[in-house]
Amino acid sequence: MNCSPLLVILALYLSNKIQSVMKLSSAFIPTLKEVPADAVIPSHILMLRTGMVRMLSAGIYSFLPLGYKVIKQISEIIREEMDEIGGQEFHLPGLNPKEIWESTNRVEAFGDTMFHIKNREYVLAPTHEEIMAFHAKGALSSYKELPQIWYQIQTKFRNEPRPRSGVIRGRQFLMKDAYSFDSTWENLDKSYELHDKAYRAIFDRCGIKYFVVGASSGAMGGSKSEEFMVKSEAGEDTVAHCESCNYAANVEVASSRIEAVNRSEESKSNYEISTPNVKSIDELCAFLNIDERQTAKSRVYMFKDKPVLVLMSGNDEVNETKLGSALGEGQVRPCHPEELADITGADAGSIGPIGFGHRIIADNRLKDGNNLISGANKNDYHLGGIDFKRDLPEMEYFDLRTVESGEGCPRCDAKLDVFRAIELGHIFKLGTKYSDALGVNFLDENGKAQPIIMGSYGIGLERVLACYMEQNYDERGVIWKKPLAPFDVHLIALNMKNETVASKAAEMYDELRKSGWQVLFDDRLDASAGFKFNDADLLGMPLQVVVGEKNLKENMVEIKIRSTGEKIKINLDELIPKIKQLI
RNA sequence: CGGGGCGUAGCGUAGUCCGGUCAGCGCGCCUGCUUUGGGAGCAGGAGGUCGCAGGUUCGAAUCCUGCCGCCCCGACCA
Repeated sequence: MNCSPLLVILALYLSNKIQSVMKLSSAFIPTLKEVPADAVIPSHILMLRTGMVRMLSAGIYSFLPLGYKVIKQISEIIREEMDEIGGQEFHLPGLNPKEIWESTNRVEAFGDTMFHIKNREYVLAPTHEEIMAFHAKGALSSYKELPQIWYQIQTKFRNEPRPRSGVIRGRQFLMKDAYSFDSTWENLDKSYELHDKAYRAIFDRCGIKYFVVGASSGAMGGSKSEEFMVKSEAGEDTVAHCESCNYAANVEVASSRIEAVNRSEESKSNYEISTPNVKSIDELCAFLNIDERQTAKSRVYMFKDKPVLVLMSGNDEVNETKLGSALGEGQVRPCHPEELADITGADAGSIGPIGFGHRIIADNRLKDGNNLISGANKNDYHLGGIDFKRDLPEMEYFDLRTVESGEGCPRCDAKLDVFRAIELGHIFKLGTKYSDALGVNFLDENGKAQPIIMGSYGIGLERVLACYMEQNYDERGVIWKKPLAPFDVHLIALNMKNETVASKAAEMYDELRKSGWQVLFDDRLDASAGFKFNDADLLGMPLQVVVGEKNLKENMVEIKIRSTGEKIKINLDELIPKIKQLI
């Protein structure tokens, strides 16, 4: 290039005016060297350190330019995949008349989770089923107009009692929510399948490793639903997952293959054992030198104001969700320690089934077990030789235990892994709950009015971002990959006070941009080389192009691949083709 | 809402038990000179109602009371 320095300066000046956001000398990307005290999980720490977000209040975050850039990219991917399945984008109000929420009884259902406006009868929308149904009412009047898929990407408001994990659980958050409207249940299945496909495409494109869990749809009110989950310590759900066959379930409902307790040929008769100060199953096993499978642990619960004894094998954990469904309608709670003595005559640690005097149920694992040891309902004593078949013939058995890592998958020969996970997206078949409540009807082929059958499909945008970051970082910072990377190339001019470096880097900046890449240019005058390197690693763009004095003398620059740390020294002329090859 | 922790300059913190040169340190920021391949050096400088409000005291970051805010665990969770 045959440019005079003056022209270069002019070009620099002009491009600075137009593209200032992409130059670190003028961009607002406030990186932090130190870890803010309030951040605990990697994604939160990195979002703060890279200047992507700042907290305004608990669970309320502002997106700064760099963070918002990624959010926009995630939105765009979602938009493309939603449009691909025939979705049509809306933009709905966050401020809603309370009345419409009362008509579906959800002001009460949401309770304190819903934000209420003080000086007008408005609420802040925590989701938009009602509003979408409101717009569908009367507007979708014929089966010929169905199906429809309507979606939006909008801020939702929920008064979370405890916001946590940075952006993962906030009081205000971005959500893509979609609603399908169908004339038949078969067509709802199709709309649901379309969303399932779209969701997989979205998360695949974002480069997130996820799995799918069948779930209950809770307060949303519906039938079939699936959750798209990401394994993470920061997750709020605990799930069991099988790598081999992809079985996945919330531990609240998950089951596993385990060995049942053995039934021996010979059943001993009951005998009392003195067990001073032996409380736990571990202590009992150590004291008697036996295996935990020979023991039956007792847990006493209150169900409809009556005690229920729950027997588990060894240290197996009672799963209170399973217990609840086994017992049926009604509140279940563990008994308070003070209640135990009244009910059983003994304290926790010495309670057992023989002589309990109230309802007793047991986990399937204990079915027909004999020669078992349990509490004697007398402090410091246990009872041996318990035969469930002989001594407790009326006892009912249920699946009551919580699965644990390493147990057999219920669907294949592999083993289950149990871990925490973040819910990224949720799809479910709503049915006619909202169309019934709001009177959203269409006329079928026979001219008969029918409620529209709805589906509801959500994705948490911040969670997509957080999950990506949880999965892609190292001790130096974020590791971005396309298509979420805010920039493709981080161009580093090591010494901007050196004229050659400054002008060459500026030329490269223009050339790279002309070639269609998003370039972040570190053109800071005073920052030292090390400072720039560290910032670049922290910000984590896929490729770093390092322009230094020494290499430039040989007409060379260095490319560093962020994910591997590999450095490639190449001739200036090969820069563009090399980057094309690497991205 | 229960349990625990915290609140001192933009960020990270010392000091609080034992009231009195304790308002200090590191990073960042500003000015100048030097420096530029892995978070530069020297010199000078700006910046704090010690979360807020009461109270005790001659005197409060420090002790007492109330409130607010933030984090973690739990409960809750669409």
